[in-house]
Amino acid sequence: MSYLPHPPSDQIELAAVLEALSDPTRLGIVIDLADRKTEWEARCGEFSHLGSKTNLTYHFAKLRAAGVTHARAEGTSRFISLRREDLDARFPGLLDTVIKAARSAARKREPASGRAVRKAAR
Amino acid sequence: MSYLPHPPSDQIELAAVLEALSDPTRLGIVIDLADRKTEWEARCGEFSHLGSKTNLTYHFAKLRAAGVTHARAEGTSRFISLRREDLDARFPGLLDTVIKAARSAARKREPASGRAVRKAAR
DNA sequence: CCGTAAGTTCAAAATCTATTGAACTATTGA
DNA sequence: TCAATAGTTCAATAGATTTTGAACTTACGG
Repeated sequence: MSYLPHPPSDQIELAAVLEALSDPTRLGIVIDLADRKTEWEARCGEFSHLGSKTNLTYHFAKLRAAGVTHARAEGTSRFISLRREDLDARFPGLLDTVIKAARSAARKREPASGRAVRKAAR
Repeated sequence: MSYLPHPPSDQIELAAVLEALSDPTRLGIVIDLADRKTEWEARCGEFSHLGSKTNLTYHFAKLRAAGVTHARAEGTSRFISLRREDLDARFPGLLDTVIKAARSAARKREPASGRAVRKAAR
């Protein structure tokens, strides 16, 4: 798999996006990214509760290759963000409905105050 | 895989739905179902352009197991329909945005008059 | 320069998914 | 009853995805 390139927004494929979002680890990454309100970038290391470093590299690459996330290198870190505008231009509403669906699903699984509980679990 | 049972609507899992929708054959089935305006059921046999009988049985089972479709037996036929209300209750807007996205993707691939061309290709 | 921290790469293994063909069941119509 | 139709089941295969560990690169601080 080639690692750093991002697909241009008009070449993002629906099936690839859905496949990227259909894995629990990657869905976890995406809703964690979506949960950040003001600043929207995250260091890869902040997702260590979702898997090993090696494995996360793999999942980040899939999300990036599918056009779901953007990655930027700075020093020895990578900063990840959702490609909201690009996705919304190509498939209007899709990312938002998936994020909302994922949040409501998470709420049902963990009835006691989603965000706080997720933080504590790290 | 267990074949006829359908999950109750409150047990439909997001990851399973997205995974079901992330395969081109199954996405094809879903948009074909969505393209029917008045009557909403289809015989399995109407999808033979999308794969072999055996293979379609497999894909129909996946869609059904994920909660995306409903299957009803009548004689030797099965009638398939989308579980629109159930999906919409659980994940509002999701099915519609995916269908719209799939249609716009199909339109870009086949620029000459989507529906007519699809019919002719059978 | 040295050590550490953040991620990547590669190859192997483990696990899933999709596809096929042959044999099967169940229903229908003649 | 017979043959045909519609779809299922099963086992085998091919192929793709996920996961892991060890070795690696690159940047940063002291």
